[in-house]
Amino acid sequence: MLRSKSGPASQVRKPARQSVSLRSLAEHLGLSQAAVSLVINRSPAAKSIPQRTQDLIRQAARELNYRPNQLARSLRQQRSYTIGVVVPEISEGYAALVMSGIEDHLLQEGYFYFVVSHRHRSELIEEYPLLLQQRAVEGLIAVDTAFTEGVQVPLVAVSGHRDVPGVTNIVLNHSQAASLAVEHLAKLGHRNMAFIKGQEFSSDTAVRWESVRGAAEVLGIPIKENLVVQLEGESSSPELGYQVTKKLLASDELFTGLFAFNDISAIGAIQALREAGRRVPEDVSVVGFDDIQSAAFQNPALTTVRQPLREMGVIAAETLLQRITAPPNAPYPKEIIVEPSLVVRASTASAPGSSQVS
Amino acid sequence: MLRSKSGPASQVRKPARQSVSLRSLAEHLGLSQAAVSLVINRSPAAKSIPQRTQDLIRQAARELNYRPNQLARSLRQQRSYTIGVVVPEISEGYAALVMSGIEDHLLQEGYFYFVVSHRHRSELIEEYPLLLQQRAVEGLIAVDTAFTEGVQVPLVAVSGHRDVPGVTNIVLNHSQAASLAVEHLAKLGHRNMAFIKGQEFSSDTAVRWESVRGAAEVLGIPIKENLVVQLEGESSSPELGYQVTKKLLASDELFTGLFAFNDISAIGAIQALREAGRRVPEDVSVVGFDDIQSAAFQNPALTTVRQPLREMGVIAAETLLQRITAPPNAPYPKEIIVEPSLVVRASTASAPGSSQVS
DNA sequence: ATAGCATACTAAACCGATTTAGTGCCTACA
DNA sequence: TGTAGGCACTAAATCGGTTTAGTATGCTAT
Repeated sequence: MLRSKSGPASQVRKPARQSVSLRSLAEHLGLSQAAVSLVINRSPAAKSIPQRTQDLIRQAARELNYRPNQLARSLRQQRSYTIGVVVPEISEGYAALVMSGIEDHLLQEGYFYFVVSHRHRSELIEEYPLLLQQRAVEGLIAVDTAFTEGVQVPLVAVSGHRDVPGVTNIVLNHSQAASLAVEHLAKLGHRNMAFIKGQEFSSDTAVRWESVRGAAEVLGIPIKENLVVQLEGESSSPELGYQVTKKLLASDELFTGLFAFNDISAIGAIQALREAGRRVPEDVSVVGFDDIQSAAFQNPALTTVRQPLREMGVIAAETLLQRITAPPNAPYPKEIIVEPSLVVRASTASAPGSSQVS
Repeated sequence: MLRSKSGPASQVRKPARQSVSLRSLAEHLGLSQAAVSLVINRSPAAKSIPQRTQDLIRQAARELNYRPNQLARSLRQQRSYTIGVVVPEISEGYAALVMSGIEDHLLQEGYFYFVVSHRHRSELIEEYPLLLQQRAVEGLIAVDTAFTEGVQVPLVAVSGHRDVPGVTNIVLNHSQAASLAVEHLAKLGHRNMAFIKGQEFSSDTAVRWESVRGAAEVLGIPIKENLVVQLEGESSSPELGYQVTKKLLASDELFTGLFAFNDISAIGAIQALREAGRRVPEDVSVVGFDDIQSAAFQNPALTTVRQPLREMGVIAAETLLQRITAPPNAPYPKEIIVEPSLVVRASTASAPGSSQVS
């Protein structure tokens, strides 16, 4: 029984797996696939093909709406023009802003990217780089995530890694960041400062805390043991900051300034302070960190140390693409430092009873 | 001049394009690629291969750390296990939450996804679906984005499309949403309500406004022309809501309740009200829409109509995968309706001078 | 007359898998 | 003794492109 290859139009049943392939286009033109491919890709090898033929080919491609299959192309060329981005959680302001920067640059350069979020589950942190590499990504960007091994492609880390060979770290100038905040509070006359440290698992926690101690020492600000608390738990809600601030308030130690690990916890802290009858900024000044979108929308608007997150994303993407296109053994930057800035809004003011201005 | 293919180990220069391929693994085992492939994929055709050989194959695969190249696999199988997600802007709370839901389900099912954001630029809205299909995505999810044509794969739209054949719409029950808000305000004794409509380009604007009118009519609440304003501009900052609320305040018409198009504009509105000396919620009650993360972090915490964004993402992903695996001509849902809920927080209270309680 | 060269292409290998159709060999049964 | 069937595999086609090495033709220069 013969099945006609092209039945009556009314019964066509082929699933049109690929509308137009190079093969069908070449057949349509009565040329070889090679010729068509060379012309379409404007390969230098096409120089011997006369303009007239080239025009014909390009016109046919346009008319039939030919679009080369990237899978096939990637396989042959060993270039996927794809990278992988690993974040702790997409719906968090921090990662979202970095990703926005990454995307900007990547798509502009013709790359696409896969995103995966691990939510701090270590088996996923292990597995994802491998899965991404199976999908032939040409490089990885890790946001606030430390890989231990198994990465064979260029890797750029946005605040997360330290000293792993093969990794380019995009890091904030932490000591500058700490100075900005502590100095700002000090200049406003605050001498009794409380601090909220980050969670143990956060890669920024240790460095930042060291920087804060350093900055405080330089300015002659004492750090009192019972005015230092640490966030706990993996969620990213203000609740965490709220809890630890309650602890701060429970201690008898007085404070008029508070430097939080991030904006989210600062928001929770303000809530706790207010509930305890302490006004912000009249009684207590609060400084956040990151400058996420909603920092500006708070009431009072949050004074915070701004990380240029979007820009960090752009830099990460740029650096990664450079490393991808560079020869395999070319040197690469181990660290790129970006500068924080202080965004003064309404959550900080002169210390009570202080005559300091500025 | 001969270039030796495998020089001295100290000078090996091959870029190790693929650590272990099926070919090298098969050679190592002294078997054919076919045999190895069948065993590794647990294909039913491998039933005639004795257990001993299978064990050998699997062990070698593990030892050599063999991981099949997905590009090659996808090409052959015509299944990429990849989908495309198109959003207006990644760093926005709305899209980020939907994506978080999408990701949850997709990765669990072994799919990866590409994200692209178009920022309302129409040439990108046209181009991205095509580029994604070139990359062999098996389906698309459009968040708050309407495609006109050129989509040949299953498409699920999260709040954005209407009545396009081939599209499954995930939509909010808008009339219920409007009722929840208007009824809440009415029960608190508000009769003079102001409204902020969405931007012209937002796909939800028209339906929602119709629903609001309907709800108001049912409750006998008059809608006054000069208490209705419309957001303008493409940014997604509270500034937009701030501006139009200024306009509202400039009119002489009195109002004690305000229903904003989304949380972001509600936040801006509160700012404007406060600057004009109107307290929230004592003088004016404000209801937002969406329940983005920072809605709860506001001061006062925002009363809002919650869209189950994360869940909508999950449903979108589920529906899309079902459509992908269903036979080509199978029926599919044209619309899936999700229910909003009212989240009462601190930005709404009884109308001034009203004895109503709730 | 013929080598040399440019022109206009094409054949075929290749990327790294999957998958179908066989191919020998051995055993069991008629 | 012939053959049917099971076992243990393999050869080769295929997915849809890219790319290298050729080939056939015509023209020019010697």
